Amino acid sequence: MNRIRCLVFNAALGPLDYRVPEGMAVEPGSVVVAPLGPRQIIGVVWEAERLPGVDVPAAKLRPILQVLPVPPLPAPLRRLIEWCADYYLASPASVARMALSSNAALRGGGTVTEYRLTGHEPARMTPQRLQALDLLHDQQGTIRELAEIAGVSEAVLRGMVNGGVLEPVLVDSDRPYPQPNPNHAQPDLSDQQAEAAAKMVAAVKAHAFQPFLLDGVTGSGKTETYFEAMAAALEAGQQVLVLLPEIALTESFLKRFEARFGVPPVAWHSSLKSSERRRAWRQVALGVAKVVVGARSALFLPFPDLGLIVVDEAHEVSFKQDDGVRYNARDVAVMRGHFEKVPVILASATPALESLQMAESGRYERLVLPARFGGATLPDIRIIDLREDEPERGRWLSPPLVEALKHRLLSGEQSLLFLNRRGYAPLTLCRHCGFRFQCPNCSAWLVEHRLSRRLACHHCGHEVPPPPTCPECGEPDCLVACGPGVERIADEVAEIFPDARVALVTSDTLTTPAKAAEFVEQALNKAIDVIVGTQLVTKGYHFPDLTLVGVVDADMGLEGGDLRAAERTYQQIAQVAGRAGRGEKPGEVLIQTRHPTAAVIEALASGDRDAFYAAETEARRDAGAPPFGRWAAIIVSSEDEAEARESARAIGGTAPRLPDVMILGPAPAPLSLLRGRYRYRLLINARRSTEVQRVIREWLEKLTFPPGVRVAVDIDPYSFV
DNA sequence: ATTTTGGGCACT
DNA sequence: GTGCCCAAAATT
Repeated sequence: MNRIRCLVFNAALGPLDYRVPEGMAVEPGSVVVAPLGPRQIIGVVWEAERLPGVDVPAAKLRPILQVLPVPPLPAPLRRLIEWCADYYLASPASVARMALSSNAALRGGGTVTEYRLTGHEPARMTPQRLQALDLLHDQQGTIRELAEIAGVSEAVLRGMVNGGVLEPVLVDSDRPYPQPNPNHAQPDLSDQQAEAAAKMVAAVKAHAFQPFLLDGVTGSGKTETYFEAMAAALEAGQQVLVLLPEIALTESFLKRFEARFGVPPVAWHSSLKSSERRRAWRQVALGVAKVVVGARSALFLPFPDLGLIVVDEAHEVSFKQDDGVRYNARDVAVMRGHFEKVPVILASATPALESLQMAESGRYERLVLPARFGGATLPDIRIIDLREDEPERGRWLSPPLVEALKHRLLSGEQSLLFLNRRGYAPLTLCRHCGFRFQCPNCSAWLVEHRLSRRLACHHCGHEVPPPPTCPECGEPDCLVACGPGVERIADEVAEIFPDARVALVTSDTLTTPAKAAEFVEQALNKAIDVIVGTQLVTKGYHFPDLTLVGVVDADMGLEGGDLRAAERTYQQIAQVAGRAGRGEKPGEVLIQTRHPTAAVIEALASGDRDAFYAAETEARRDAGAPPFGRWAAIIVSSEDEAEARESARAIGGTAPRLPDVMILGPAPAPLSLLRGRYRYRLLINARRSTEVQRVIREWLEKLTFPPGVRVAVDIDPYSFV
């Protein structure tokens, strides 16, 4: 009987069985179109014995309609999908969907029609057309994409196509990428780099699962070192996946890659246009795209012949996905390496404690790069106690930091001020009645953005222009900004040093690769004296004349009682400190804090990384936190507050009583209102050996919830805030 | 998620 | 009987 089981891409449905018509060839991994009621649905053929299904009589089976012209998902990827579904308590279909994230790619090759400006003026000018002409310079994309960029309707653009203002361009979605050449440029490695590279190269040649922790300070040349392992995979004709946090996926990384391998890598990230996405997906699936550099979603691309996985900046918290399937790309990358039987390199200057622990227990091989490459020395780190060196009222830069900035301006060197907070001020209130601006959809203050003249919620995107009068008491001109954001720090620098050239670097100002490139060029040409930025500036930039880094508020990350707060603060500050003194001149780092005796701050000041990790390890052990114990969260949400609360209580009421498993809550989740949904949370803490997933699965499957209530499980949660 | 089905009810 | 609304069931 030619019966097959399919994962169908519908959130509410389990695997379904179908019949294969005569003459149609399907195998596990085939991507098919199947009938579902009156509709058609995309699915993936799966090994029936690996998926629980309901026995349906053969007479009821309907035939598969079509096999889509893409290679079947490879077996190792199918095993990874099963593992993720099991580990993160998600449906296999929802995980599989991440592997087919480009729907258009499934329909086979062919062309996409994109449009670009011809340079002709429209016969009749309208405000919308003017706006489109203004914003679409050097842009090319589908009508839908261009409408998004220009902020006009698709109808406006269609009118411009008819008027000859926009012209169609046919883009072939199957044109192959140029092949990287492993011998394009010979690397110049130090002995330590060469030694580490040799071990990774040997592992690539062995084509066996082997995790590495490539541990080296910023500037020690980790990238050049793992490039050698990549070259080895390319020599063998295999593919390579490099995962980077989205913010580190910069032009500068692509340039370094191109300098070593002759051509740019294939990039995979959320803002790819549909034609680019389609081309990348298909070329990966066909084995033609050799090196993919991507954000976490690249992890599920259908490589047929993977030889190596690299996770750079592997400690980054942004590898943890916090909606949909809540997976940790760093951990899933290791599992993919396991199923693909290839080495996995986790590279970081400040590894996550979990990764260090794996290295210490011998499950990962640790490779250490101690020295700064090219003779540059580590910066000198000084702590400024804000309780002694207090900034002036309404200011955030302390006298010693201002003094240090002044020296750099006089000597023509550059400075970087780091504050991980976008906008002008995190809170706006009325000085007359005390009213505070809050998001209507989230339990969060609205952040003032002075550049865009908006009050914005950073969680849901809600925005309003600042009103002239207080919405509560009606008093005019009574609104005051509380606390600093980077915009405010930039203003402060401009007030103190009116002649300084200040650059503001946040995701609000570097909105396009072109703007990022312009910033880098200006900084390198010394057209900038002071850079004020969020964590966007902590990654990947290399400015030889940058000799001062000021951390405006080292305590910010420590508030909130997050499990990883200390570790994250350490990583962030160590990372930004690494921006100082990367050239000939030594660097200096000034850290402003009100808690100079906190373990993190002392470790940063003394440069004693091991002492910090040792203290943090003990704290985690005491808290039963990873890697010694396990945490999981159950998040119940609904647009109806009472319904969310009652459902959470119902879950709490049936909590299993088990030794070594502690269940906390339910309690309102830290963001108790998020995007219009009320949230309650239960926390589960268990010993390392406990099968938390099985406990939670058996616990929740007995319960049913009203429609509109969503129950999400977060295994190994990152966000405790 | 989306579509179909079926029961209850008012109205003809 | 018919139309309409809503909840429940089915989708292979």
